[in-house]
Parts: sequence; structure tokens; C-alpha cells
Amino acid sequence: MPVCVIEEGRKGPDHQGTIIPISNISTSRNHANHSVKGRVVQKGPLVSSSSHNFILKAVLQEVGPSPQRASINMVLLGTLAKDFSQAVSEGDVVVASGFSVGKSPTALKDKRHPCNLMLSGEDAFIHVRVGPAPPANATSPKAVKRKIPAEGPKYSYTKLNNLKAGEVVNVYGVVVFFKQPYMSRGSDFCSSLKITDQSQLKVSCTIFCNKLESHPQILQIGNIVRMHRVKAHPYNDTLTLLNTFGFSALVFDGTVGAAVEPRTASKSFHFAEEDRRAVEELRLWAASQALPRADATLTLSAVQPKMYFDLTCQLLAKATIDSMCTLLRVWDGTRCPHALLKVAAEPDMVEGPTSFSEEHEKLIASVLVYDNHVPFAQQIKPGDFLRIYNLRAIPGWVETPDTSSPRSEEVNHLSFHLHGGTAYGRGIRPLPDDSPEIQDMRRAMDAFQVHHEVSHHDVNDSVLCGAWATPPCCPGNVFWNVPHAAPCNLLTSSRLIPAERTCDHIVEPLTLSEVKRSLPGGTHHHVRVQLRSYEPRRLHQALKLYCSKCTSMQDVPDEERLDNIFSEAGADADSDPMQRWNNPPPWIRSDDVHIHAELTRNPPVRTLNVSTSAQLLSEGKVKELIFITGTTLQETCHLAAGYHNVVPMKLSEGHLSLLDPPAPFLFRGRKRFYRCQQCSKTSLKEPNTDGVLDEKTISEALGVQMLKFVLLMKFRLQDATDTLDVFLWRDAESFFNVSADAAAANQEAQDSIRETLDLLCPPWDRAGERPWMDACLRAYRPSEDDAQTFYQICHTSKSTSKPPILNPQHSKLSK
DNA sequence: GCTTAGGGTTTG
Repeated sequence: MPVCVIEEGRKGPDHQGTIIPISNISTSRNHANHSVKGRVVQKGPLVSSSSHNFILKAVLQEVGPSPQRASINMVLLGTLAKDFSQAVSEGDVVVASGFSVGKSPTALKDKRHPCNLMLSGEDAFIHVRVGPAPPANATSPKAVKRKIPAEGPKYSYTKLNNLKAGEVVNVYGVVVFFKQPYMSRGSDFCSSLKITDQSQLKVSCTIFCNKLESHPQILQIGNIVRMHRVKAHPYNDTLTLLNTFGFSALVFDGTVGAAVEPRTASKSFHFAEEDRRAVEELRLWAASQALPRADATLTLSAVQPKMYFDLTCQLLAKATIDSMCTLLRVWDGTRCPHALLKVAAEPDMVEGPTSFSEEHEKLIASVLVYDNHVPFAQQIKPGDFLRIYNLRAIPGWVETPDTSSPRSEEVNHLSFHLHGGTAYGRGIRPLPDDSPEIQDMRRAMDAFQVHHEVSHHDVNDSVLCGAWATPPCCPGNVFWNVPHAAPCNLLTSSRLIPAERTCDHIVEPLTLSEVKRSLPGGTHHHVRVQLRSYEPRRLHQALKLYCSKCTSMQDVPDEERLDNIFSEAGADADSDPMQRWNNPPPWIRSDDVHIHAELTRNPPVRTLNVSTSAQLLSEGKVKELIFITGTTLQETCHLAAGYHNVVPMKLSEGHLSLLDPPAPFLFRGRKRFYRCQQCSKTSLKEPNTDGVLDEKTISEALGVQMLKFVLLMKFRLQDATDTLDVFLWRDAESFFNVSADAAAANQEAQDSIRETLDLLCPPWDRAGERPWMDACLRAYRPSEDDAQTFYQICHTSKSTSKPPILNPQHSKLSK
């Protein structure tokens, strides 16, 4: 037998050759006498294959203390695959021998070993140690003995046409009718369902159980249910099934091709390959039958008056109307083509917000639930996700106090009623936040909120304005404006992993707790993480000025600070600076410029003295470069629209000099250039006017060490094991696919960064919605003496089909 | 405790 099971504690046969580490596997080596030992971390399904009879894929991971555990794909063929499927479980440690080594076609995608192990034929062996090794942090050394499925409990399932009165059986069936569990007159909740199978017989089942979670979790007609220990009772002239002692139920999606994942609250249940097959067979059979409509669920956008339907929605607020009626205010992110009735409620009876934004209100449906559903409605809370079964869309009208007849535009407002009783499966079921049934709806809700509450909100709203908010005191400043992310982008891209590694380090992915435990020092780690939070929330603060010479970093000065610097410098410089300038350089020429801008307050037209180089003046290129004194910040910005390069200066004690940092030394269009105070040795030489006059030639002439825009953020990453604070700096531009210069100068770039962050860390949402990203982290210590390890995200980019935003000149705001 | 419900032609 090619799969040999060894009980924990016993020695296995010793014909497996030398055990070599997984990382040593190579196509260029002869592994005939080698074995590989590892834990089965993934075990795929047994798949029938025409060429090999059976095929099964599994992933083997190196066992041992190393935090960087190599893993390798393993492909088993024929009988070996079948035996492996029965005898081996995820978590088992196996030794594989007699394999051949091939190139793994999925290595790039799964980041596992570039080779895979092929096991087939007489020589291939798998030795299994049954019982999981204790996890790294477990204290108990006791090995758990586990039954091998093949020897474990065997269940047989009775077809519905073979039921005998009084017999306790196990059954599979397709749900053709169901009621959510409801409180019976006795001591238990009662669920009622009707199932069918290939025998075509339809059988009613009644489940009494005082625990809600033990009831079959049926969400839709067409679901497949497996029930253990139900007893056939004769009733009228048919048999019905009732649960007996030891009853358990699994429910599966009934869609052909969907994952076969049992829905159950039970932590231990038997589920084997034959169960998977049974589910798939029933799905196929059901698809070929004229069974009741599988899905009565509609979105509000598809509802027509007088319809009965099932609604999947989120509760926003609720209100007690009277003892027999509760109002639920719900939405599903879609817009109903018919106007929705807003049912009035006493404000002190409302739980949750009493009103919403005008746009939001248009999407909110009023659901009135009656009688037996009222106690259930009392238990649910605003924010909960629900499915309401057999809801009726009732056309009605809004009564206005000043007229006895409804106004024409107010008729046919829809409200929704959940009538009393459980007929037609009427009821309400809460859905968990991570339920697949609500994912589409949540995307629609996100899109709505991003679209309406970000782009149309009031700029002064301090809650929503937290991001690229305009720094204070900046009239007319269009920088750092409020973003408007496109909802369609979010809709499509949130399904993807929105960031991916671009490096070619060959290291195994680690969990964050493993990263924290691993040794420091110049290493790269690959992680799969979510972005839990980030700083700064006001993204203009993420933009810094960096000196590549002294490596200092400083904040970009806000407009208020610059205003002050300009007004201080201009306080005593209103008159012609040439008159008061001791020994002006011989290449400087002055002229008057009239500022007619609406920006000048008093007097409305102001004359400014500007200087330029004699060379430029003689060439008629005055527009190329001017030096100005005594202007306000606004006037400087205004001049920068008409002159290519504007250098603001101040005159003090007869000397003309650049404004003090952090004032920009140069304005070029919308762009501003800053200097490092420490590294600049300012002078005033005539710039070389031969070539292009740009920030580089001007900074050289002025003896200025220019500062560079950089993006610096702190991310808090999380995975199932831990959280980790990391910096995003050196590779921030490639991460966002946006240059810091562009982020400093244009809205499109800022929006793009905002979008990426909103995608990774949805602002209105709970953690469950956050996408995962693959990231590369560099661990480092700033110096030998530092005890603390820091991490930076590197070689990681947001996934994008858009071209990078690199050129600030493309700003849609540029004139 | 050993019952509860046993779909259904749909109130407000």
C-alpha cells in the first residue's frame, strides 16, 4: 500500500532514504534516494482524471523551528491519490519518497517552491504520522490520536422514497420550501422544511430544537441539506421527518460549481469525499428539474408594487409603532425605481438615527413587521444585516396635513409589510457580517457612501474632511482639495488584492507574528496583510520635504505660515528696492509691473518692482525669470501664473536675499520649490540663460540645496496573528504609483492616493471588508546600537491598470 | 417536561 499510516509514537518502516529540506529540492538533482518531510498544510479534493484515474494536489510545508518555512506543491496520481485522500488530513506530517521533481507552473502565483513533487506508480510512498504535532505555542506535549476517516464512522443515506415509518435515518435533499425557525407554542424553536431528491418524492421535515444555531441554516430554496438522525413519522397518508436525539444538519449552497462548504454552527462533523460528491450530484440533478424558483430575493431596484419577495438588507434604524407593529428602516444600497414611503414614528420610539442625508433617505425602505415578528425585531440592532422573507411591496401615498387628497407626485410610494404568521416562510433571519450573501450589497453600499458622502459633503465637515484637507487660511487654494473617488473603481477593484509585490526575493510568506519573532538585520519578509489603519489621516501631512544631502525631513509649511513670512519680509519694502540696495549685482535690471489682479485689496491696482537679468531683458525674455520683493503670497502666486520663474526676495539692511525658510525660494507655475536651510550657501549669481531656465539652473545660481517632496506614512498592518507598524517611505511613490511631486501639485494624484487608501482601508466599514495585500517588508535597525527594529514596505505596488501619475503638469487644475 | 407543527391560494 503506497500510503502507510504510522500511529503516533511508533517507528515507521525505514526505507525512505535521506530526508532533505524542501528548499534543497531541485530539478537538477537526483532525488532517487531522498525523502521530503513536511506538514500537509493544504489538501485538495480527490479529482477523477481520465488519464490517471485520480489526481490530488497538496501542499507540504517544512516542519521545524525556522520561521521561513519553505512549502512545495505535491501532485499525487492514481491509487496513491485515493489512499492519500482517505488517510491524510491537513495538519498531518508526512514523509514522501519515490517522487520525481518538476517545474511548478504556479510558482509565480503561489510564491511556493519553484519545483513540485510528482508522486505516482510503484516507487512513490507517503508515510503518515497520524496526529497533529502540537502547535508552536502549545504547552501540552500530548499527541492527539485521530481516527482515520476510512476507519471512522460510516454514514449511509436513505433516499426519500425508501423511508420506512419509525426508522431513524440520514438523508440528503434539495430544499423546496422552508420556514426560518420560529418559536413554537412548546419549548422549542421550530423549523419546517420540505426536501426532495433524485427519487422525486417531496418530504416535509419538522425540526424542534431549543437552540437556534442547531437548526439547519437554510437561506434559500435550492439549498442542499444533509440531516443525520431524523425519524420517519407517518402523518396523514405520508411520512414526515422529525429530528431525534443526536440530530445534526449541514446546509450547502445549491449552485452547480459553487464551493462545497457546509453551513453549520457545529465544530465537529463528519464530512468526506463522498459527501462532496453527494452534494454535487444533487446540485446537478436539481438544476435539471423544474423545482420551485430557487431565489425569491430581489434588490430594492427590482421591486414592483404588490410583489412578494425576499429582501437582503441592512437595518439602519427601527421604531416601535405599537405592540403589534415595528418599523424597520433598511437599505440594500440600490435605488428603488418607485419612491419610498417614509413612515412616521415617534422620535423617542426610534432606535438609531432619526434621519439621514437627503440622498441616503431616497434609498431607505420602511418595513413594517407585525405580530409574531415583533419580538424578533426587538432583538436586532441598527447595523445588522438581515434577510427578510416574503416581504410585500405595498403601494401607498403620503398624506399631507394641508390637503385631504394625496398630491399626484406622492401616490404610489412603496412601503413593505412583513405580515404576521409564518406562512410562505415569512420571517427574518440575521446574516453574519462576513456572509457571502451580503458581499455584493456591501459593495453597492460602499460605492454609494463614497460617491455621495465624500464628493458632495460640505467642505467644513470636520469628520469627512480628514484626508487631503485644505490647509487653513488659503483663499482660492485648490491644492489638497476634497477627493472624489469614482465608485465604479471601487466596485471593480475591491474584489482584487489591491497591492502586490514586485520583488524577486525568494522567501516564504510569513505571518506578522513570525516577522516579529524573526531576527533583525537587513532582511526582507513577505507577508499577506490587511491595512488596519494609517497615519496621517490628513494626507497633506504625509507629504514631506526631504534633503538628500543632510537627510533631514520637514513638514511642508502651511499657507498661514507662508503668509506671515511674506508679509514680514514685505513690511518695509514697498519702495523701489534698487534705490535702497547697496551694490546691486551688475547683471540685475529692474522694472515696474502693475498688478491688476482682483487679488490686490487696497489699492485695487498696485505697482510692484521686479528685477530680472540684463541678459534676459536684452533677449526680450523677461517672462523667463523675475526677482520680486515686497509681495504677498497671493501676489507671488499670481505673478507665477505669468512668469515662468518667480523668486521672492527680501531687502534688509541694504542687502537683497532669499526669504527665510521654510518659504519657497522659487515659484514655477503651480509648483513651489523649497531649500534646506542647513545645506544652502546662498549667493546671487546670474543664472546661465543658455539652456532651459528651470529649478535646477536657478537653484545652482542661488546656491540653494533644494528639498525634494517625499511621501511618508505609517501603516498598521494586521493578519490573523498580530499587528505591525511599518513605514511607507522610500517606496511610497511606487506603492501608490504616484510621484510625490505630483501629489504636491495636482488633484488627480491626490485623489489616486486617497482611492488606494480607501480601497485598502475602507473608511466607512468594519474590518471584514478590508482586502488583503501581498507586501514585501524590509526589516532594519537605524544603527548598530538601536535595539528597535523598524519596518518599511518596499517593492510593493497597488495593482492598477491605470498609467502612473508622474507629471504634475498634467494637473486638471493647471491653467 | 417528551410538547411544539403538520407550508399554502397571503390583513394592517
